[in-house]
Amino acid sequence: MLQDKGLSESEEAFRAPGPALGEASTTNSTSVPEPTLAAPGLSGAALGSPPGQGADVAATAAEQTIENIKVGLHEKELWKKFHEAGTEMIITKAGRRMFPSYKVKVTGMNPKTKYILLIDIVPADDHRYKFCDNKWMVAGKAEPAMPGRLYVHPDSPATGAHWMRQLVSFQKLKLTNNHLDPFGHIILNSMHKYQPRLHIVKADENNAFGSKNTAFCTHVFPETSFISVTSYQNHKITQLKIENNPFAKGFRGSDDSDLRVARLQSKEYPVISKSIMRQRLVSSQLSAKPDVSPLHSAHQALQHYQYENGAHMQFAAAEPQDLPLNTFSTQRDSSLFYHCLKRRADSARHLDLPCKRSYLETPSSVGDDHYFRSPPPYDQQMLSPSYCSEVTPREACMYSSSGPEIAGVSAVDDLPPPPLSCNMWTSVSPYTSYSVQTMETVPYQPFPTHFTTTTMMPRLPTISAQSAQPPGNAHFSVYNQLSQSQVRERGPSASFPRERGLPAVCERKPPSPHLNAANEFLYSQSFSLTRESSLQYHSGVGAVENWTDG
DNA sequence: TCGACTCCCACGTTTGAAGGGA
DNA sequence: ATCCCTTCAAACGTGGGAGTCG
Repeated sequence: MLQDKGLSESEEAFRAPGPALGEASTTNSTSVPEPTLAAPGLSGAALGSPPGQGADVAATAAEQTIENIKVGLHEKELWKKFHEAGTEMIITKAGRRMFPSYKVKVTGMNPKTKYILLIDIVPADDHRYKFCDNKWMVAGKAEPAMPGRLYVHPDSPATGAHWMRQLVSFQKLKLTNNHLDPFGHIILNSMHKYQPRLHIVKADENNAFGSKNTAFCTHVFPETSFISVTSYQNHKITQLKIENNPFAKGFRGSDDSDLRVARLQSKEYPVISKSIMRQRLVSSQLSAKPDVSPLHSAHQALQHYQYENGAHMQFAAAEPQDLPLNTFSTQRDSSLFYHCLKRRADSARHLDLPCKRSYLETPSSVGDDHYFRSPPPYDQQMLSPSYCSEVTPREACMYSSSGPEIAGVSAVDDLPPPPLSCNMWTSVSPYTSYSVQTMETVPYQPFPTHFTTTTMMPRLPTISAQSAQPPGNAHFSVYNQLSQSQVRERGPSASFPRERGLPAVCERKPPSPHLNAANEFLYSQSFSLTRESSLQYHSGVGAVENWTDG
């Protein structure tokens, strides 16, 4: 069915111009320490196949699959070029694509197992930066993190064969600085450093979402970290973008761009842009790599993806200091940070989850509604309560996010989660009632991870404007991307419901069934973050009890 | 005053509809 | 009627410049 979707984004990647590195070059970046993939301290039992338990074959296969998955960064050399100069990504109110775009080559998947591939972008540290003297310098403490969103690959869920067949491109991912962004783009703060992360979530319809076999892994490529800007600061980056981005071809040529400007301004002489002037003024310093001050030491953390039944999935958020996310000072070997966790049954609840049904029932299709709310950045997630929403299969949701208030709080696990207030996005019918329930957060225990059960969560309606939410509440949302043209057509009220001071109930186009399935899968999860010892990668086991398959 | 940001511009690329021919 | 190919216009993505804002 995936073949019927026409040109997928991953297929587009093959057509995309630009230097494409061979498989061999990307293989290095995968460099997942395979021998250690079994996760230090993680026994076979922890992986969900304890001897004597009669673990089914599917479970074993799933575990092997998730552990064997390798991800290679496409155009790694290009990323390195940018990284060495200090990658900057433009963020605009309307949303701007990343360049280089995030493309990966995935191998080691079970060809028949379905996976959801998604990206989130988390702060690399808690600093705000400024470009001074041709280098990035810390300019203070970071502003409150934007509501985290996830970008789910539009092909999701798809079989491993599909993902492995070709490059997986996230080139349509867009970044914005609009806090009220109605398009589902990933919201970032300007002049902050971020680290994209790739998550691969197993979504095998044989056992349905949330089954005991569900697992996921996280891949981080340090060279993809960047500083978000509203206009390029480093002329080196500008030139790299112009040279490598086909959309910027109009600016190519050493003098053409200036000459073009001159023509535009009806001048007979080239106009030296500010960036070029700045570049020339500091050209003598260019040989020296930008040196970012030592980054703030934060704690490596885990994000707990929790299912409705309380089981956890945990995404490891590497501490910048521990992981080479701070990449502007030295050209480090881009080791891959790999986090692999699984869930297994550990409780006795029996749930008939709508998400499972919808996933199994909905056909495959491609939609652009692939933005999800991602977990809040590292330490801000520590106090995040978990919740789920009462969403129907066709309802796109955006949850409120955790806010700055929770950042840096240490005794997170002992604090009750704050109340949650939600509004919702809906494409079919608006919710008439909200159900809010808090969920106890289970303290993270140092690796080897283990999953703990929590209270069952009802599904919550979702909110469209995070700003209306008390910070520190819900911290995971699913967002169906609405095309900008659609928003334009629907007018500003639909685009910015919060500006009208309304509960932000917006009409949205019906999400694709595929994405709905993915949404539901992710709806049922929530994120929280707890402290974790410094680890570059690890795997764990999630406990989900009494999932009913089929 | 200054830096960050927004808006608009022109250019190039991408996309998909429309049309024609086999 | 179907398929394939070409053409072309609209949409989209891009960095730069001017203006705005705090």
